[in-house]
Amino acid sequence: MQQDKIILAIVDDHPMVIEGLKSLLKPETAIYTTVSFTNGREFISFLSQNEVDLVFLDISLPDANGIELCKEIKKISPKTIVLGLSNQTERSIMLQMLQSGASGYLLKNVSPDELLTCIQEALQGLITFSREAKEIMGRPSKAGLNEVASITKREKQILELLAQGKTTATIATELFLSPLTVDTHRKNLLQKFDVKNTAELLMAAVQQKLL
Amino acid sequence: MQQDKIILAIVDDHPMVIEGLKSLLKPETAIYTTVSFTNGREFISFLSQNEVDLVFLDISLPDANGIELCKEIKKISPKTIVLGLSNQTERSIMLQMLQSGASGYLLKNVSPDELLTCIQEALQGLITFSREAKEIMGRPSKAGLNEVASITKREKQILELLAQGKTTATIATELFLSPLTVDTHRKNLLQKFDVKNTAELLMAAVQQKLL
DNA sequence: TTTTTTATACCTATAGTTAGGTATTTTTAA
DNA sequence: TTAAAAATACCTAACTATAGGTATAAAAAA
Repeated sequence: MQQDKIILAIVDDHPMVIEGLKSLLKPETAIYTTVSFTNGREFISFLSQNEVDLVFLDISLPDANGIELCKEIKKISPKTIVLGLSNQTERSIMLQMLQSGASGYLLKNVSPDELLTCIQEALQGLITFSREAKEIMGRPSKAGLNEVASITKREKQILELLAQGKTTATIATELFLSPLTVDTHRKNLLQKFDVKNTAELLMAAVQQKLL
Repeated sequence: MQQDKIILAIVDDHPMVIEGLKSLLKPETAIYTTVSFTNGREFISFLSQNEVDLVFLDISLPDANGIELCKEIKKISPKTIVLGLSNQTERSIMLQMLQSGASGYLLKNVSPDELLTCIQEALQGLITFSREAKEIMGRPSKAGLNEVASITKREKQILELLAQGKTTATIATELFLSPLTVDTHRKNLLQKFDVKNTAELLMAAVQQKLL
């Protein structure tokens, strides 16, 4: 990295976001080189053969889940700094990004000055957030307190079927289980989310993007 | 408009989307003048004293609901063409925009070529969509068939309390109603959304952005 | 290999919801 | 002013969910 430019990557499926970011970074082209990708697969392929100092990673990509992609990036290239860049404002989503190895999170309403400040902080090894993301992270909430309820594979399955309005009997038939087994899974879900009924459970799950 | 440039406005709370759109339109500066705003209020103020041929209107703005803003824009300046520009992919949202006077809808993953084509079509008085938006609009679905279920004020109230996991008895107490009245409203909601239970109802309502 | 977690299944009792209507009053729209 | 819509309330019957547990087997993690 002596005297070389810093390599910034942008991974976002919106051409206008990519153009916008590049435009905002244009005054800094003496310092940064930007490369852009509209899907995760292309970026992973590039990263396998090139060094990237920092990547702006959208959460929702057509071919990948940003959180899983983040893990993959850190596996392939542990030194690459990952900053989440999204419109997603749920604290639980942001936390999942951080848990997956991201060094920060920016909302897409970040101002040009903030953007540059966040890049600098990240390159200095600091965790960094855009202002509004900081506010969200600093805000305790019920959903926050129950953030990212950890549910098992079977529980997820049950949850998805409940979201389709299916009853215990129907779910039991579809999954080849006893209705009593389904009831136990449901009870466990209510306990994990600390809610009293299926209505509340589903709304919490939507809130946490589990559905 | 003889020999004058066409005035395009961009209303979006993301600086990088504004920069991106401007950048994509840069090759066409001989034809278009772009002005941009990060909130609805500023744009409405501008529109009251200036003529705008076409506006790209985000759905979610900090100070306004894009659908309501669309109505206001068409009231102040009926000749101004409104194109929705959002990440919202629900058909019901798109329809609400059209019902509010918009002449089309673009998703933010629109390509540069498509963007220019959509502008031209809109200026010619045609309804226009970006390709993915066209696909969504053309796709019949259960939710689509039940699009924007029209519910009354009281039903909305009941729906919101159901989404908080409240039971008929609790809702009756809070709204000073008979539990039997609440049950009737619930039954009516199930019929309007054509669903069988509250779980399904809530998921449909979330889908249609009623919650 | 052992421990922990997940999955499965069961029990009694109680609470809550949905289905199928009908009927009257109040509010809103025409 | 009249008609239509919304809101309110009621009825019987059946269905579904939740609460409070206990217990064993299988799978996964340590």
